[in-house]
Amino acid sequence: MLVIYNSLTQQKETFHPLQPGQVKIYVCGITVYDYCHMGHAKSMVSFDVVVRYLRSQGYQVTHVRNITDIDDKIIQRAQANNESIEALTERFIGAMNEDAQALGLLVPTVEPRATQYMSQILAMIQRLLDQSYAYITASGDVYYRVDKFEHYGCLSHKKLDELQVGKRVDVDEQKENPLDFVLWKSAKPGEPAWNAPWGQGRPGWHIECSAMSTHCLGETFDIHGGGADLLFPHHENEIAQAEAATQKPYVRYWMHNGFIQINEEKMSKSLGNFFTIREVLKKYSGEVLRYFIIASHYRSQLNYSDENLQQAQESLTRLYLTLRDVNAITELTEDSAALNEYIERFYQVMDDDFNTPKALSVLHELATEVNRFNTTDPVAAAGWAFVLRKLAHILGLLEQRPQNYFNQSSTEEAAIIEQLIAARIQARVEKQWQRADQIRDQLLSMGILLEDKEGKTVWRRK
RNA sequence: GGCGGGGUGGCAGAGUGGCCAUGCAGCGGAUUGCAAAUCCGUGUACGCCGGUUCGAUUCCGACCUCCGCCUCCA
Repeated sequence: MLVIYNSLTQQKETFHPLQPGQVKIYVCGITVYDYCHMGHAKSMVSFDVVVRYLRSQGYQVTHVRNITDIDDKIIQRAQANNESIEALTERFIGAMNEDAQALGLLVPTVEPRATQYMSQILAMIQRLLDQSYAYITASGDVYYRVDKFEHYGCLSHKKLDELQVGKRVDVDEQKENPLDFVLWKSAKPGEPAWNAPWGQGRPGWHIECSAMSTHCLGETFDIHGGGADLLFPHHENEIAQAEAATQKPYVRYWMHNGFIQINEEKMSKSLGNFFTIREVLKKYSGEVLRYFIIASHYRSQLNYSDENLQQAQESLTRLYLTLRDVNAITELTEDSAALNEYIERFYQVMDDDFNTPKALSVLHELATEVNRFNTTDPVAAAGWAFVLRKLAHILGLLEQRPQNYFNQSSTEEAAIIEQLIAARIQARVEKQWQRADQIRDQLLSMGILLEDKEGKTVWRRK
C-alpha cells in the first residue's frame, strides 16, 4: 500500500487515485532560457522514479511535464543574445532533451508548452474575470484577487497577514492587495504579444500550469509535483486560479522535492552557484548522476560535491560488477521464499513515500547474495541477478549491459589493450612477474584495470 | 517576525523504543605469483540538557546550531 507525503496536509497519506488503476500526474518543468542544472536533474529524476514505480505497480500513468517557453527571462535572454525567442527556446528545449536522455528519463506522456495553450489560458483568465476573482488595471494588466479566494495559503500554510510582502521586492501600486499576482501582462512595444479581450499581452507565469494541467488531466487530478521552492507562491497560486475557475478541488496529492545544495547553500540560478547537467556529465555518466540523486530521499536536501558523486559511481560500479560476473541472467523457475523476501522489502520501502536510499540498500544486499551464489549455485545466481536487474530498472538503474558500462573503447584502443594483455599473459606464463606487473601498471595509467579470474584476464575502465 | 525541514560512526545516507541499515574508506582473514574482483569477520554512531520508561538515537520539554520558503527559482 503506497503512502505519499502530501505537502497539503503535511503528512503521509495512503495513495488512492481518483480513478482506480490510473494516475494523473503533473510535474512543473523548466523555463527554457538556459541549460538545465543539477537542481533540475534532482527534480526530474525524483519524479521519473515516482512514475516508474507507479507503473511497476500496475498503474496506467499519464505523466505531464510542462515547458515554460514564454516569460520575462526568456525575453531578456533573447534580446541579450540578439536571437529570436523561438530560436532561443528551441535551442534549450533541445538541450533539455539531451540532458533528459543522459539521465535516462522516461519521456512524459505530454509536454505542453505555454505558447501552445494560449486559448486555454485566456479561457481560464476569462472565467476568473467573470467571477471577479480577477481585475484589470489601467495599464491593461490582469491580476488575481487573492482576498476573494478564501483558501489562499492552504498549501504553504501561510497566514496572509504574516507574510512579509514587499520586504524584498517593490510592490506594484496598481494591486489591490500586495499578494495579488499577475495573470496577464500587457505588452510593451516590441515584446511578444497575444490578443486578448482585455488587450495584447502575455500570460503570467502561474496561469499556464493551472490551464495546462487541468486541460491535460482534468479539473481534479492525482499528483502535482515540483521543487520545494515552487510551493509558494507558484503552487499556491495555481490552486487559487484553478479552484476559483473550476470550483472544484484541484490536486489531491502535492509532492515537493528538496534542493541540491552546494557548500551548505541552495544551488540556484539567482545565486549563480550552479553546475549544469552537461558540465557534470563530462566527468560522470548520467546513470551516476541518477544514482547520486536517488541515494538520498527525494524530500531531503542533497549536497553536491565531487566526492559524493565519486561515491555514487563506486556504489553503482559494484552493482554492475555483480551483473558482469554472473554467467547468465535468467528468471528463476521455482519460487524462492528467500528471494521473495527481498522483493517484498523493496516494494515495502518504495511504498513508504519512495524511500529510494533504502531500496538501494536492498539492491546491494541482493548483489551480495548473487556474488555468494556465484561460486556455489549458478542457477540461483542467475535468478537472483535477474531480480536485481528487474528491481533496479524500477529506479532507472542497471539498464546498460555491463560490457557497455565497463569496456567502452575505440577499436584502436581495444587493440592496444588486447596486445598488452597478451604480452602480460606471456610474461606470467614465463613467471616474469616484474614484467607482468609493469604492463599492468602501464594499463592502469591509461585508466584500464586488470583482473585475473579463473585463468582469464579481463579488463575494465576504472 | 511567520512557516517548514535538518543535526546519525572517517565520508555519504536510511531507520528504529530494547535485536542487521546500506555503500565507500579502514582493519583482520579466505582467495591471488602479487594484485583486482569476490566472500567472511570487524566500529562503545546517533547536537546539548532535562523528563517519561525496566530501557531512548528513537517519545515529551527546553536549548544550541544549520538549511529552506515568505521575490524569479527544480
